[in-house]
Amino acid sequence: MIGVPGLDVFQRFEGIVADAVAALVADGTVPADAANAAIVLEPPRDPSHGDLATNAAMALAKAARTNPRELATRIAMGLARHPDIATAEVAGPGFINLKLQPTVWQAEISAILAAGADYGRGDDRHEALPVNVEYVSANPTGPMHMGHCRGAVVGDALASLLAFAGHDVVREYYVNDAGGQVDVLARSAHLRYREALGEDIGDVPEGLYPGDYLKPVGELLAAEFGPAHVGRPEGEWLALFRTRAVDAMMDMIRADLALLGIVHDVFSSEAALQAAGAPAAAEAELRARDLVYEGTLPPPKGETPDDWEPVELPLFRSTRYGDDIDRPIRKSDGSWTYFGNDMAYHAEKARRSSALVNIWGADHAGTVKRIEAAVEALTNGSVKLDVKLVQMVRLFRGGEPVKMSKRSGNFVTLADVVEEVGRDVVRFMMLTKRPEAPLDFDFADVVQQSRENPVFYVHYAHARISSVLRKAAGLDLPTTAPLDRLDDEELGLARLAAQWPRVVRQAAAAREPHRVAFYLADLAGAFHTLWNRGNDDPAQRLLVESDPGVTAARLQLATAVAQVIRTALGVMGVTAAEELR
RNA sequence: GCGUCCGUAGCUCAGCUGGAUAGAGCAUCCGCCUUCUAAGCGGAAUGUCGCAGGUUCGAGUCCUGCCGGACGCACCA
Repeated sequence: MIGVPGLDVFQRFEGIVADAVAALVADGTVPADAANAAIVLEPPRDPSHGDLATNAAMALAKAARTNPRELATRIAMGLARHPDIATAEVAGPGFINLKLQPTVWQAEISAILAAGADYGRGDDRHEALPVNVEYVSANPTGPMHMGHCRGAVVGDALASLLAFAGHDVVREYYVNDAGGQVDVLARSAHLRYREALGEDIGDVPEGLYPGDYLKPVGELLAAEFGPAHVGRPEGEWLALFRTRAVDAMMDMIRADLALLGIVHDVFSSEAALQAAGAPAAAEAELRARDLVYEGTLPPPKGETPDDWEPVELPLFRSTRYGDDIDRPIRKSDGSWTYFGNDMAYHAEKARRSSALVNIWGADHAGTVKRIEAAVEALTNGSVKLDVKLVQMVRLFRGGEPVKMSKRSGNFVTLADVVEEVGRDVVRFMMLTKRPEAPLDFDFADVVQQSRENPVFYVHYAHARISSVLRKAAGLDLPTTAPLDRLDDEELGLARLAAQWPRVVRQAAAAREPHRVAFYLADLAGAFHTLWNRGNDDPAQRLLVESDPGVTAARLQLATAVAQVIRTALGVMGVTAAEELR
């Protein structure tokens, strides 16, 4: 039996290498405490080096007090005896290159088909509590625009990736419904409310939200309350209008997110947390440990404002945890700062999570240290917070920048973009670059049907396979496909497909969902290359009517590739196309 | 001034937590397509990995210092 259930090719051979190392420990060649050295088994960059390569000898040579090539020779001799290993050769400074038997890759095709959509699914479920991924968390003051889009997709894909890798995952949205801008929202809604009751409000005053999206909110409020809140002092209606307006905005945001297929599990309210006394409790705990004190902030560096005055405030000693200055948790009027609430929120979140991941816009980079400091202090280091910063998306149309003006409310909304190019394109494109680098998004490019558009290229591969399988449905093929009829290039494609479980593990460990997109582009490219062999030589096509055996084998390979493409796209939240139009 | 991120082929970007001769697409050059699988295909050429030190068997990757760019820098959110 070649396959071991639950383990992919790489894990199996990691075990085999570990066994070979253990044998050297047993006979005294390698000291026991060196056996946990950083031994890596990976596919070599250069395929001519074989299927797998390990640095085991180089990693162990120092402890074994021999030279790497000598040690590599001994390890390779042991490995070469394994029935699944065709050759084990020492190369370069002490690499061991393994060429596996073709049966290994043939068996992996069968393993992919047997596992189906579960191929590559991990079993990392060893934490007692879920991993919490907080993303989007846009202020509930308006519709989603493109500025939110990238973080939304990256966060959602990361959550899916972690779930597929075997973690329990909670997708969370932090609703900033307690700050001053929510008051602005409430006043803006009140204005629209008066408008809905027939008043001529003229231009929306400076400092209020001008967008038309508040008109329906005003109408709802008018229908519900009639004129009861007209001409009354703000104190009488502000809290009510705040609640109603936030609810309406969150409904709108949820609807926008649904267009991308994003659904959060938990919405945490800043106001509710504050009302429940969470920040006060966090402050009390920190004060008891002398981590909050009354102090004065230094004037801001750079350009010091003219009206700067030193004020004594309760400060959290974030400098103890690597921050540059200590941070105020309450304002001089005694109310909570954003950070004061946020630290309490993260403490609460940490109590129900094994790890925290935040997806933030890069404009919040300056606040990362303080919140990491707070989490470390309030959890005594037991829960790690990993803040992923996502850079901006620059919009273009045929190479020309799309103009946006936030002040006039003239921004490109998420809904507009999804309507124009489609959800799959948006989601895929947001993952075609490392999140920490700015991304250019061109409306013209992303719908182009050509090699250089990765969305199209991946979809096209899947559609080609689907098309061939439809065509093959009427053929009389052997029930057991002779996978030994596949040649080296075909097995090379199988080898790439077999890397999917490893991609999942590594992308999840690094928390980098974009790696899935790059892997898919590679896999699709390899498939297209194979497909194109049939242009010159019909005998190399997937369907060879005169040869049912080889046809069956190639169709199994193609089916396996399509399965991996579907699964990987699924992790990205993208549907696989059966055909292109 | 300080912090975070970025700097890799002409362009757009990967680079698997330190591995071998640094990769892909586009553009360029050469060759192929009277569509049974060309919304193209095959091949070639392309590098001071921003600069300079350091760490070690080994650095695009880690550390330090510079240079250039983006973002941020009050009790805002």
